[in-house]
Amino acid sequence: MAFTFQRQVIYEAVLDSRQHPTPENIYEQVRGRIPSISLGTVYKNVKTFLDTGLLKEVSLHHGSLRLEANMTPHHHVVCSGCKAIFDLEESDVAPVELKSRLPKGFAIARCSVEIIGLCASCRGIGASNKKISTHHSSGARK
Amino acid sequence: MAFTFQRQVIYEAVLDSRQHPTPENIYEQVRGRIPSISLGTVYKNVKTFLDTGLLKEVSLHHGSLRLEANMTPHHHVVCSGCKAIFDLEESDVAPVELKSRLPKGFAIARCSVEIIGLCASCRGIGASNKKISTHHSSGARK
DNA sequence: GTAAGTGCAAAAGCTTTGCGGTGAA
DNA sequence: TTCACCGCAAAGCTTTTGCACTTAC
Repeated sequence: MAFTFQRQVIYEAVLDSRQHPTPENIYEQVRGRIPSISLGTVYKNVKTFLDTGLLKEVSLHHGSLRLEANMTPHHHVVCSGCKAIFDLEESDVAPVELKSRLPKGFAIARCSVEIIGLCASCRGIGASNKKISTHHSSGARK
Repeated sequence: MAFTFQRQVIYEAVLDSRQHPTPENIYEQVRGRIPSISLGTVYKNVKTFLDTGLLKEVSLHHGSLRLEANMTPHHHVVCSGCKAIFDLEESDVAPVELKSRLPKGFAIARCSVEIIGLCASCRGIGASNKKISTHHSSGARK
C-alpha cells in the first residue's frame, strides 16, 4: 500500500478526531487541507485502512438495522464473519465492574457486553464445507 | 396505536426469528402470510415499534460507519441521544467473566463492553441550554 | 510502462416521505 | 367524518463501482 498524501491526511483526520468520525466527517475535515479531495476517495481509502487493519469500525452492525424482541437485559455473541448474533442471558456474564469514572454528567442506562469472534460455520468446522453460502441469513456487506 | 393485522404479523415475525432480523428479512417472511405487504409498511411499523419500545435495535451505530484509530483493546461509553462515543481504557473495566458456554465451536477474538446512557449535554445539564444543536458532531438519524 | 491511486459521476443499497385510498370508530 | 394505517412510488442518504487521467516506481 502506497502512503500517498491523501492517505496520510485522511488517516491523520481520524487520529485527530476524538469523536469516532464518519466518512462524511473525515471528508469535511480533509477538505480543509485538500480541497480537491472527493468523498469517493475517502471511502476507498477508509476501506483500504479497514482491510489492512490500520483502522477499525466501532460496530459490526452498521450495515442494516437489526432488531430484537427480547426486551430483557442480555448480552450478545457476534460472529465477525457472517454477523450472526447469539443472545446470552444477563446471568451468563458476571456483572461488569467499572474501575474508573465516566465522563462528567453521564447517566448510565444499561451496560451490554459483546463477545466477538468467529462462529463454527465461519471457521469452517462442523457444518460440511459444501454449505458455504446460506449458513446464516442476514447482515454482511461487500 | 392500533394493533392491525399487519402489525401483528410483523411483530410475530420478529419474535419467531432467532436471528435478529433486518427489515428486509421481516419483509420476506411476512410476505408469506400477507403477499400484498409493502416494504415501506414494514419500515413504518418497525419504526413505530421502536418508538413505543416494543422492539429494540441491536446497535445504536447502524446509521453510518464510525471509525476508530485506537487499536488497543478498549471499551465504549455511548450516548443514546447524540450517539457520541467516549473511550474507556481496557483497564477501566474489570475483565468480563463468562459464566456459561458459548455456541458450539465459537472462537472468541475479543470482548467489548458498551456502557449506554445519556451524556451531560443530552440530559440538558452542564453546557447551557442555548447550545442545543452542535454539542456533538456525528451520528443521529431522523 | 505498469500498477496503483485519484476524482468524478453513475449506480446500488437502505430508509424515509408524500399521497391517494381504505377501513374502523 | 375523521383518523390512523396501508400500498405505492418518489426521494434522500450512505456506500460502492466504473472509468479516464495522473502519479510514482
